[in-house]
Amino acid sequence: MPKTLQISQSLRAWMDAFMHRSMREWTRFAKSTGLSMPQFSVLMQLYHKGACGMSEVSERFDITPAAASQLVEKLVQAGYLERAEDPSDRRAKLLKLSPSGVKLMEDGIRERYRWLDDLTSRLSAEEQAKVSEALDILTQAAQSVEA
Amino acid sequence: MPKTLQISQSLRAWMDAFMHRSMREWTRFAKSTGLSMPQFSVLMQLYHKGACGMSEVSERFDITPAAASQLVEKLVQAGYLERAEDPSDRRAKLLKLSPSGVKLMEDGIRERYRWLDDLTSRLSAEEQAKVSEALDILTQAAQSVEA
DNA sequence: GCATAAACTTAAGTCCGCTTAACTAAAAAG
DNA sequence: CTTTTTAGTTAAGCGGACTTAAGTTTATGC
Repeated sequence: MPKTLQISQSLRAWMDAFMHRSMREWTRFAKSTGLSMPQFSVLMQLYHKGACGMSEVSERFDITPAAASQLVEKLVQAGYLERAEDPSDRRAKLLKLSPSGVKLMEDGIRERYRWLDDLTSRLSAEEQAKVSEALDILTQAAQSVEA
Repeated sequence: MPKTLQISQSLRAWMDAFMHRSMREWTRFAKSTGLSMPQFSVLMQLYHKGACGMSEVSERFDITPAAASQLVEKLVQAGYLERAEDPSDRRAKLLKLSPSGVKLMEDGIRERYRWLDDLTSRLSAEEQAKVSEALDILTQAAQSVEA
């Protein structure tokens, strides 16, 4: 089997196993919080990319400003988000996670990572070293693709 | 840095990069088809796990039989699904993808995999071998966790 | 064979996410 | 200073995804 085909298949096999599991966890947790998927995604994004304005939410999720405003409103009501006036531009708002929003995200991430730890615990020290090296190669390649 | 911590971090870094990208592609494609996420998920599941009955859909997605029935109805109307009577139990239905449903899924998968090929093309032959081996280790470990 | 259970459907009603359209307020441009 | 652009909100309305409740048809248990 040629190498480019082999790695392609390895990647796809891993991707299938991994995506399945990961998505299940993700939706399960989102559901358990009582939040909808779009609401959950907004929080997740705020967690990873930090505070931003309303228009950024609208752009990143490809929805109208009106939709973004309504989505955010619900998260503010639920206490997960703080919506403050941007001091440098009084038209704009600054959206950031409230403490309880941060906690929610961290709980979710912890749950999502739990089975990864399960995974690694089944590997020998030698396997762990190999895997770790390989994943770092991949992550770096992914970054260079993105750029 | 201890090894168990190192591999943990490598996994998480890769997972973050990968999930982000993968989810983006996934929702983008689903949107381009005009299907909602739940509709798309049902098709995807039928593609991977093969034909099944209504009750299996209901269980796998954790929705009521009524909801499953309505979801499926729309996909039948759209021509992506065939709903036939189960010969061995005339109460039950057999759900399977239509040819156009299969095509849709395969197009989606092809798009989703395109950037993976981009990724691998940036790796040297040596790196490809390492990565391939590591992913196979991981995939196998994932299967043993699942069992 | 008759009662019960199972597989699915239909109808009514709720909530959510989204859109368009009309609006307010502040900044930028001229 | 006035006009225009930008950021966001509000309201009305649509369609989707659920739910519960009620009904149909077929299989199963006794």
